[in-house]
Amino acid sequence: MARRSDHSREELHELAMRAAREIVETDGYRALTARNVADAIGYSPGTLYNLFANLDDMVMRVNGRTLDDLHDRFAEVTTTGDVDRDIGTLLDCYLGFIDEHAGLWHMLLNYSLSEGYKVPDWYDRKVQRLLGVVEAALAPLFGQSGAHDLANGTRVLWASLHGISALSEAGKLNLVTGQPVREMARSLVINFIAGVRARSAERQS
Amino acid sequence: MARRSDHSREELHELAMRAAREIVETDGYRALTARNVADAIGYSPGTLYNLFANLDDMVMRVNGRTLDDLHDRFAEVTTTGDVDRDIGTLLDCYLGFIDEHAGLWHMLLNYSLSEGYKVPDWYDRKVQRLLGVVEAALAPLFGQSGAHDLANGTRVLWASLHGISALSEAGKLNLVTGQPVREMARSLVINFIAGVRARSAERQS
DNA sequence: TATATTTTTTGAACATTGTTCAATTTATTG
DNA sequence: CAATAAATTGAACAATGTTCAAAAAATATA
Repeated sequence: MARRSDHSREELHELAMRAAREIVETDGYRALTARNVADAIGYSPGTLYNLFANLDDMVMRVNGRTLDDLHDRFAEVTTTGDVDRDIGTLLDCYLGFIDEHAGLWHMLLNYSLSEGYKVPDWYDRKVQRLLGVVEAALAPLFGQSGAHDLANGTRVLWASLHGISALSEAGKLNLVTGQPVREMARSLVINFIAGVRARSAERQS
Repeated sequence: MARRSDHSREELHELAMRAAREIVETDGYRALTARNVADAIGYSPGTLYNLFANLDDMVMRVNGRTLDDLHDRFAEVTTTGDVDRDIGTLLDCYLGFIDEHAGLWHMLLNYSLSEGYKVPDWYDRKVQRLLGVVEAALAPLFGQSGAHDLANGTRVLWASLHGISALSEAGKLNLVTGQPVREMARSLVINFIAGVRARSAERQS
């Protein structure tokens, strides 16, 4: 019916975001419905459409915050310049994070947006920011190659990691060996890095 | 109202499968609804539930056939024992397939099943069969290591590839460099293999 | 052949979705 | 204090997956 002044627009937004994350973490992203969030914050479904363009938007806001959180964790690690060491630390960070926030990460990887939805710029920027950290750690590896090779290599590694963590969660592809994700991720990273190094050395001689 | 004998159960099943694939290829897997398929084959929605347990089941049947199709393509390549060559051929095969059947592959990677759904054994077996081909091509690389290393390595590479093709389609993670999927996939495979080889040689000396 | 039984097929129904919007109520402004 | 602006609602809509009693046709049985 009516207008309330329990919360400002920002407060409401924050309230909804928190409720959404809570729902995703405890019941998975399928439970993230307009009515569920509305109930959780004590408002009506219609109110949510004052805060978000639509559910896709809401999901992307939540995903954006997830990216920020991971970036915060990344920001805590101090790099040494030793690629293997630094990437190892980042990897632990990454794996720890997706373990701790399985639901949120699962949504980030698997939620599929509606047909027409275009990924907004601010989201892209968050991804870039995250990739920047990985890029910095990988930089020594691509020392003499161009910045282009570094950027490409980083993205290949990043996407591959996502493949491993995505498939492991879904169980859609039976990986059978029962090898835990951590092992697979490590194997990927170690071998990929070794490969880049070896091919670089080969080209040198 | 009534019983018809236009088609046998098998024919109907096949009809529905074909219609489903058609829909997915032309309009994407969001368009794969019970009513859409029913309309396409000239039956009512309820009839579909005589052929499939539910929509998840139907999706998995379609995905299973997609796996079979890819396997058929894989079966056409003749392996030479040269890992780089063989894997290169398989990769071309893979990339060509997912390019040609983007919609079906997209569904296989991204459709997310309902909460309670358990991936059936016959589906797992299809995945195993596919992985077997890749494993055979990778085998020389892991010559002296155990079969376990081979199996693990294969699955790491497979999952990573999925990451690349999944992320590229979604556009959810801006890969920015504009590097096409083919290049990224090649880069992954080449470097991963080089890495395994290098680390193996290192261990030798 | 006539009757009974089994098997298909339907389409209306239900619960849930996302989303919209006129109406209403409160806050703010003049 | 009146007028305007803003926000909140909840009923409504269309579309979803899914179920199931009824109906009809095929098949089996007498």
